[in-house]
Amino acid sequence: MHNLKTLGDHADPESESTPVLDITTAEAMALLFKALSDPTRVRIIAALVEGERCVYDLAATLGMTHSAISHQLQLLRDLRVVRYRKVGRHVFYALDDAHIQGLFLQGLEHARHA
Amino acid sequence: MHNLKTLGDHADPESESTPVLDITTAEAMALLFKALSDPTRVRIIAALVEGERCVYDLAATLGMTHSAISHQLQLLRDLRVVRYRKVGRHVFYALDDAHIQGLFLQGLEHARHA
DNA sequence: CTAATATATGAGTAATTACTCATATATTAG
DNA sequence: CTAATATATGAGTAATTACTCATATATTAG
Repeated sequence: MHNLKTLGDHADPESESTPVLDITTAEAMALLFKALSDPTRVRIIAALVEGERCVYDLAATLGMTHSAISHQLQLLRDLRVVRYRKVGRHVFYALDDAHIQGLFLQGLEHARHA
Repeated sequence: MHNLKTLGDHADPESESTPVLDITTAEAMALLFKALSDPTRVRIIAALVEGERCVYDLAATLGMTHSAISHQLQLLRDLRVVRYRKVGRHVFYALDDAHIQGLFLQGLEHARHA
């Protein structure tokens, strides 16, 4: 199904010099998964899967302070997992792409029966 | 495609008492993603996607100490992401289920063009 | 038996993290 | 204008983490 050859060329299995996955890509992947590695962020993303939410609503829904939510949103923003849109004094956040939702749903499915 | 209603019942949108995703499930998901939220663990999993590996080979491939790899493998074992099998004085690790590989590949695809 | 090898693990530590608290900024209401 | 509201953000902190180093255990070689 998937062509794993793209993970790294193992033409010479004796050579230790060919890493399985280059470190830069591994770091990028780790950052992506870090977005989903905290319960608060998972819950924020769960809320955003249903649609745009402002900070106020997210804080109310999760029962957390606006500050805590805002800090986590900054992190998610830095990781390019969410985008935002200002409307008056509200800032509406949304998932940045379908990949995130796909990972979220796949993780949810795993967690449901594990 | 996906029925998002299963994320939580929003029959009464006014009620803040219905969380989007229950905290226990969010925590389970966060733990799963935590397995992939560190570059070393991503690289270990990348190696295991290609097949069983013993600690010695993983350490050599990643260019890290056996101790560091062993500690990370213990964490991955606790998270039920890998299983192991003893053969003589070697311990061979492998991915525990296809879900992990699916998440890994999806994350890789995201990282490749982001 | 002893020596070498592969792995596991506890203690220690520097770096990271997920908050709280205080304060700043921007928008709207009056 | 002032007051209220929504959000952002820096500093501080307790908890977590990803290692290193030392040591323990188990297996194989001789």
